[in-house]
Amino acid sequence: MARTKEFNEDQALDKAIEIFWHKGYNGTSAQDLVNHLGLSRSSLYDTFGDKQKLFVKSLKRYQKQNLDSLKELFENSENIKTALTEIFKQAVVESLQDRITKGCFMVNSSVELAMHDPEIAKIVHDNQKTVEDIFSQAIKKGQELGQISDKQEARSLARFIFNNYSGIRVLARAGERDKQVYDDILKSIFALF
Amino acid sequence: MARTKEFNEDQALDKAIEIFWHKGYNGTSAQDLVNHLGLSRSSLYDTFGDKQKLFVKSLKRYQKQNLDSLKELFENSENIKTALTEIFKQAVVESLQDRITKGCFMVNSSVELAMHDPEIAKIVHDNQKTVEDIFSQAIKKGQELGQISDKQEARSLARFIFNNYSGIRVLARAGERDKQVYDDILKSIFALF
DNA sequence: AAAAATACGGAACAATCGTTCCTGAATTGG
DNA sequence: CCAATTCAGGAACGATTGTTCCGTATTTTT
Repeated sequence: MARTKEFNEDQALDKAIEIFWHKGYNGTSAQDLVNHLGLSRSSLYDTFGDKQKLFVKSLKRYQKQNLDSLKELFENSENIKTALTEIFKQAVVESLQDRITKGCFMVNSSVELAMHDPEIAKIVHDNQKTVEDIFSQAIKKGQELGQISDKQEARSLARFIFNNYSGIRVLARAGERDKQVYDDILKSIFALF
Repeated sequence: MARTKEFNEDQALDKAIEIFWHKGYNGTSAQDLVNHLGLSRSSLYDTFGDKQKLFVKSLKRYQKQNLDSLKELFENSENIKTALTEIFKQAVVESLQDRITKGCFMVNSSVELAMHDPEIAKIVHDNQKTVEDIFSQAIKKGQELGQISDKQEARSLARFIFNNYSGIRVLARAGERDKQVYDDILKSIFALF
């Protein structure tokens, strides 16, 4: 009947994630998208509707990727405390190694858009809730196994962890490249466990 | 010789802070500025040069205001630990009461612009360093007075505090209105002291 | 081979962007 | 009063914004 799509929609989305992540929503022009996705204007609009829809789709894909890998990490780890430190160490490594530090796409979007776009606000809020749940559940398990101090409630600790993760991603986005700064923060965080 | 300025430049800058804080740099148009500052296009450009210069001037003013009040707070407080909790409680109150939560102008700007505007990057970095110094000095004093545990180095704690402050401001910007979330985070933070 | 669907490049759209300039009125000090 | 300066308002600038549409080539299935 018809010609098949020549480009992979998910691959195009990954490209969109890259540029939106790097430049933000308002900072990314339609021309930027055409250049970076390698699609024609027409294909781009035919496939994704408009810029806002493409952005939402990109952000959702980014979210899914990250939540999946987060869940997987906890499922495959014996020790919860080590898993938590791994997450932060990984964030630090990314922050230091990336030539252009992009921070976290979700954090960036939440700062730039959550106030003005209810659809983005919902995604951000859902994400926060889900991450919180994942952390909370893992910490509770860690406490039962005696790997994590149970002086504090699991949910409280989960929110605390989330907060510091956001902070570190902002630090990275701001261009901090001094490893000692990150290590100092991590030291304090894990003094609590 | 000449007619005197009818508007107060600092008051105009405060207006500029408001709208840039609310809408971000890219989200604020020249027309927005004209409307919100109450100046004509010509006066605006005659006085401040262009949009970027106005933004930089606004951000610097915001920075000075905040650093001044931070220093003042520590100078006028007997107990450092209470002063620190006051800072966070104040941030939470602002986050909850503001009908439109704007987060922190410095954090917002750092996420939106630090990567792409070296001048902003410098301001953000200077600010981070200065806040860190203020915190660090205060904490050291608190440790000497026996008000704060000296299990951790002062600078390390200062960076940790800064990180959580950023995180909370992001949370506010994202629209979080559940007081319990903030309180949980604060509980964990001050379990360290 | 015919028909259907999709790709592409590029022209074109109106709208908005940041910025400049002009005009005329207002206010000041000499 | 005069000269100097600043004000407001708005017209106008070229550039860029996001978006639509057209013509044509390509590929697929019937």
